[in-house]
Amino acid sequence: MRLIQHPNTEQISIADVLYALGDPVRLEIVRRLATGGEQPCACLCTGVDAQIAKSTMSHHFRILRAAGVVSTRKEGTQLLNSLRREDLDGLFPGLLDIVVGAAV
Amino acid sequence: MRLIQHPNTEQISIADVLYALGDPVRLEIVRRLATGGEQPCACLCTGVDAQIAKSTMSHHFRILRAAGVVSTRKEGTQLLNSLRREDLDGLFPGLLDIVVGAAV
DNA sequence: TCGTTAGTTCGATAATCTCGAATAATAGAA
DNA sequence: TTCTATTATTCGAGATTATCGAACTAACGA
Repeated sequence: MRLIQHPNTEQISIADVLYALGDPVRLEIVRRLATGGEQPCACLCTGVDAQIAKSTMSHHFRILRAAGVVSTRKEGTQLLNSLRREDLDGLFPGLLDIVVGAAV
Repeated sequence: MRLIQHPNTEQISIADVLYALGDPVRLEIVRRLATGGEQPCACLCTGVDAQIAKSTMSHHFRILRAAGVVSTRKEGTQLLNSLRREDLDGLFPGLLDIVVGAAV
């Protein structure tokens, strides 16, 4: 299992963030993290959209991490994900609120 | 040449808009329309990113239209594109400002 | 009518997404 | 320790989607 890479704040670009948000599954993940706080991947797999393979979810999380939208830390056998709210609010004030607050 | 289809305001979804914005070429188009106003496709093709085929640009415009981000009207031999700012500002206040204002 | 201009559509190749199976890492029980 | 269960990643293959050049459509003007 490779080390998890997160960009630091100044490496986060609006283009990457928008790309990461531009997928229904990833958008739902972000919404859940925004309202439910830190959660493991498994928890976010269930019921996002019918049924999505674990490997596919892993792919989505990688993109969210690479874009700087989500931060992941290891705890036991699971990875706990959380929104990088401070970073994103600092860089793009209001963006998360719009994305999370809007109707689907 | 098929008729151009635009969704009406209540059909615009945040997911579709984010998907449309989640591409570097389309993001640049939106930025140019935001600052430069109504422009034909040809004008937006030049210098967006090295050199992009007309057919590819046509594809990007179709996605921008379908998402409700861009409105297109015919004038002579060319199509004039403009941002649907009123609709988007009404649905997702602040989103365009963030997207356009942020550093690339 | 003919040629020019502006975009779209079509068909093929390249890149990306999705899935199941196999793998790695950790925790807990035998 | 060793075995088993849990969690998530990586790998390989098939399905989607993006990009390109070429051909086509529509509108304009000589």
